[in-house]
Amino acid sequence: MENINSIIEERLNKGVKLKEKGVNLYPAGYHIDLTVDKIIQRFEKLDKESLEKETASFQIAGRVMARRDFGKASFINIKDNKAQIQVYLRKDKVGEENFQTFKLMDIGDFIGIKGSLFRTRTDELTILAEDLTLLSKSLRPLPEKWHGLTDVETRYRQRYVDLIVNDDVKDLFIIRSKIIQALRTFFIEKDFLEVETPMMHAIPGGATARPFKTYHNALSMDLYLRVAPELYLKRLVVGGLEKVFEINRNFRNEGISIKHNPEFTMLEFYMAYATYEDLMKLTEELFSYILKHTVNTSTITYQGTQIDFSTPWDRQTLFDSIRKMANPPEEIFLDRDAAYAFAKKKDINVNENEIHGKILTNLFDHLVEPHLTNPTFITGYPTEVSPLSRSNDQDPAITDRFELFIGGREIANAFTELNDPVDQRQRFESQVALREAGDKEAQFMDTDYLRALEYGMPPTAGEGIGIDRLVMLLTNAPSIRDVILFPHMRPQ
RNA sequence: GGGCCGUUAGCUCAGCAGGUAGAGCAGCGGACUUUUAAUCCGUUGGUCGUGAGUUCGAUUCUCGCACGGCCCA
Repeated sequence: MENINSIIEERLNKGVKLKEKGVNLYPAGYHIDLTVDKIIQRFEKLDKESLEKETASFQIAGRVMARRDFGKASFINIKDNKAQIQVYLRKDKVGEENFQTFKLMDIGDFIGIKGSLFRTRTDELTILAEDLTLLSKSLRPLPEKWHGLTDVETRYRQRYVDLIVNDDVKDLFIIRSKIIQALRTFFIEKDFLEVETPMMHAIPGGATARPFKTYHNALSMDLYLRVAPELYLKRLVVGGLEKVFEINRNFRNEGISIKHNPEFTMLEFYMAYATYEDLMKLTEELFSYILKHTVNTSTITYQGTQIDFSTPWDRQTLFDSIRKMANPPEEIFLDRDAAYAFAKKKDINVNENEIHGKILTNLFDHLVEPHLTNPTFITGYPTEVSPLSRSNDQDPAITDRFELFIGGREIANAFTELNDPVDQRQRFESQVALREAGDKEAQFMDTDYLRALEYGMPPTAGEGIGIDRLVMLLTNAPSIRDVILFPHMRPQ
């Protein structure tokens, strides 16, 4: 601590000296004629001679990233939003006053430069400064210039420093933004309406997950941060908004891991008159669209594994996928105790009083999911683990539902919505019974949602896509923390 | 929640079979008007994550705790 203070002290002293010279350390604004990337774009192709004819001077601004001082001259690298360029400062060109000011500046400071372009002996496109302005004094040293910042803890806690020095991090978040933009455009072009539904719920619903609890003082009531927007989006479908989507945060009060952050971004969309089978096609189309508008390829490599997005994607029922990977006795699909015994045999940890459907999905999670590398739709989820899905007409024990797996991870969950209010009430009742039996993830009875269904919801299909995991895939990020700007951390 | 690993200068890292620490970059002073990891000379900077134990003596060994990473639940 002593040392960082001495560095800050040194810089504060320079600030005092600058002020004595009449320099404002934090002036308001600066007129920029061109951004660095525009300069490079426009002048990169010009050689030494053509550049010499370009006498126009302009103003640029950015952060000083490096400096190489000579007695009466200096080279600095300036970085702005998108690019970096070298600036050559000569005492005889900028004048005595400016050069003194410059001498009191540090790496990390923001600077405005007025100058014109030339090429150095080594042919590097460089700005010859005529004038300079201190735009913001930096008091803390940046990480070292060639190893940069690698400590993951500091990178997550001080993302601003990470972004300053690690260009690949900035690039990743630019891709993230493009992915979300592409999703939005895709749905808007298909005539979906983007909506915002409550983040604070009196009754948390729409997913089997534990919620965060908060308290509203004026109303003297508990509120929960939403675990999913599902029940509100479907209320909108009841209201006649037949195609809606929302891209926003969900909050789940669960463990933190390489694939879980307490708050994460989810896309949910609902489409009246569609079925889950329609959504499989739509999902393939959606991914093609995103790939085309971001990474522009149909095959990606994620953590060393090739993933081929070529359509149509593989479709398997949950039961068939377990049959294929684990070759279990057939009774496990019919008999809860047989499934439990099989799970034990396979060393899979299941609660003693776990319901049949949950045991089967546990089996799937361990035996099948990690192997689903290329995009795969898994269908036929048991009704008892799908409290909001329409049950299948041929086999009411399963639902009209799929989950999408890519790279061994769940990416999307979709189903034909349960719009029968009588059936939905019974499903809620089963959930409440599970909750009373100790299942903290079981869902709550939501009578207003039932009331909405009682007014009539058209046949509808809906889907949720985990945006963070999608971004991980497309940016080859090993951890969800790499794709969230400010991931959750314990206080230091 | 469990297991393994890590935490040393602003950053990236050495080191210590136990005798209170080094390098490079950054910083500071000096030389230097086409460098780009500029160069050359000199130099400052550390409660070695934290608390306890063992010891004449702990950054080093032991245990607890905190934070982080990976794996498992």
